[in-house]
Amino acid sequence: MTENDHSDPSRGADGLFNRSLARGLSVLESFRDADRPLSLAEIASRTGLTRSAAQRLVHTLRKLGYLTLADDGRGFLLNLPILDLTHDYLRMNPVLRRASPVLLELRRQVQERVDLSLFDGVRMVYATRLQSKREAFFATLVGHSVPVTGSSGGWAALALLPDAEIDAILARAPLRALTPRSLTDPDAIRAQIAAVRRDGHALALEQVLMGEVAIAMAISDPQGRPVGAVHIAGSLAEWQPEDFRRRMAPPLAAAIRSLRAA
Amino acid sequence: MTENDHSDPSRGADGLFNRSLARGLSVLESFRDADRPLSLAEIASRTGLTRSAAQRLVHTLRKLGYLTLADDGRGFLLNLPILDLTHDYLRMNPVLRRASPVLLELRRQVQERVDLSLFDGVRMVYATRLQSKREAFFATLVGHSVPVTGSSGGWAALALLPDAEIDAILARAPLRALTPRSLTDPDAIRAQIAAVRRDGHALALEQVLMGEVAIAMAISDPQGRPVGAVHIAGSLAEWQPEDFRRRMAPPLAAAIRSLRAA
DNA sequence: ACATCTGTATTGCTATCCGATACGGCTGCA
DNA sequence: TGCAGCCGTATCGGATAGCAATACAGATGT
Repeated sequence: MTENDHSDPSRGADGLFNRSLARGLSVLESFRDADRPLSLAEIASRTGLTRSAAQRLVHTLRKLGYLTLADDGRGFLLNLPILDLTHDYLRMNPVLRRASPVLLELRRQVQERVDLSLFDGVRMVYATRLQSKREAFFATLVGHSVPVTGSSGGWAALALLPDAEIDAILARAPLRALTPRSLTDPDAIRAQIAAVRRDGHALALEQVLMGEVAIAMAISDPQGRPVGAVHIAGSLAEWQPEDFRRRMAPPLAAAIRSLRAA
Repeated sequence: MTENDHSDPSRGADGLFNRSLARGLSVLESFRDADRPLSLAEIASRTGLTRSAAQRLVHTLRKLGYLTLADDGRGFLLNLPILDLTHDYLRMNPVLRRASPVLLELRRQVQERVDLSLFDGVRMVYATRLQSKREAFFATLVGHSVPVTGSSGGWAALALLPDAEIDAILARAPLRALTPRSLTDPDAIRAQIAAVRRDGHALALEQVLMGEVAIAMAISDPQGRPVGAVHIAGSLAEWQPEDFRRRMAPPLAAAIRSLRAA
């Protein structure tokens, strides 16, 4: 019985894995998509933990500051120290570090909203956001994500991948439509990717937000794999799509070029 | 020996505390102020963990996506899932939720940079940031923090507290100067707080950044305790400080007023 | 070629985490 | 006005899961 038999699967499987830490983080993650403070019972149910485990983990996270009891004493909420991690992540992110001056200069040139998003496999996650009066509260927040399938940056990123990989992503991607015009049909998305390969950039109409036109180019790592995208977004009330493309594509391309040099 | 003696202090002291989780989070926190990827040895040294513990914790965090091996295979870096927590935190933050529409409207009115920061006890932590060409990369990031003692928002927040509490904060606050003009002398800071109480707002000159004038008012909870501040920042190249104050104070006050009503 | 870093892997011991169970307070339905 | 059900909180014996020492392979840079 001291042998490595099935009585200790976790040992053979992954003896380095720390279950308590994983469970604790799953508590933090359980706030995904929550729209109000979560009670212990809700946390337990969302994470699959027992109420006891949730209690102990929440207690610990509270002592460390990551969670707080909501104002009315019912339910818990993520708390400020999260933003310290945010800052450390953003600050050390190699893509952002390189891109930041380029982004500011691009913004100065085009006088429209310039964003950077990071590629995740199936999503584009915004790492820098300009506030915009046209958008809803959530959408203006750092960490907001949109499907690769329905954003200019996503198409630009996908275009760098081999077709087989694109197929795999399209197969498992959520294909959630953010607007009535968001593409969800794989063939339509493949057509956009073909357009990116032809034009060198992606142009998207009302994929993320009605009334918005966006142009994007991908950022890649030295191996040529996509790691993110730079977007410029404008209003259809002010721009004809092709005018927007003609005006924005050159400075965007210049920005991406100088990014590659850096 | 089964008694609750000193051999088990953690039981009597805090039997609910999960040490593994705390240690795991301390690994994430160890990236604070790091300026390059951290090796296992560095993480161990920063956290006070053994190399073994650091290894297991890093392994786990890596499996969960929170850490990643740096590009060159030397050292680890915080990774994208951090931004998911960021988004969940910002999205559910009651202060931000209430303030967001007000911020956008204020921004529309004043056409200058409008930020919101959250009060921490000793720091003001930026929860929304507008990119600004005048500022360095780090300073434009969400999660960036400045001392309460040297920012308009900090003075505005402190002004809501009883003097005894202010003294306590001044005693333990870092008093780090961000510019040559940043106040660090407790009495000078107390004078600014007095000015806030008189004027209803804080006006700061070059406290966070040279060439910048900022005006701020605090946001408080129903008990009247400060939870954050709304800032408007302008350039001294374009504004005389008193002109800035006269122009910005009324719309700022209106914004804060409508926040209290909400 | 050696000293010294990386990150990775194994193992016996036992401290630490586990989860069932119980409690007092508050809400809201009856 | 009471009871049912939720809230967050507290306790405790048992054994699982985390612990730290130790060893290893590869890269770096003397």
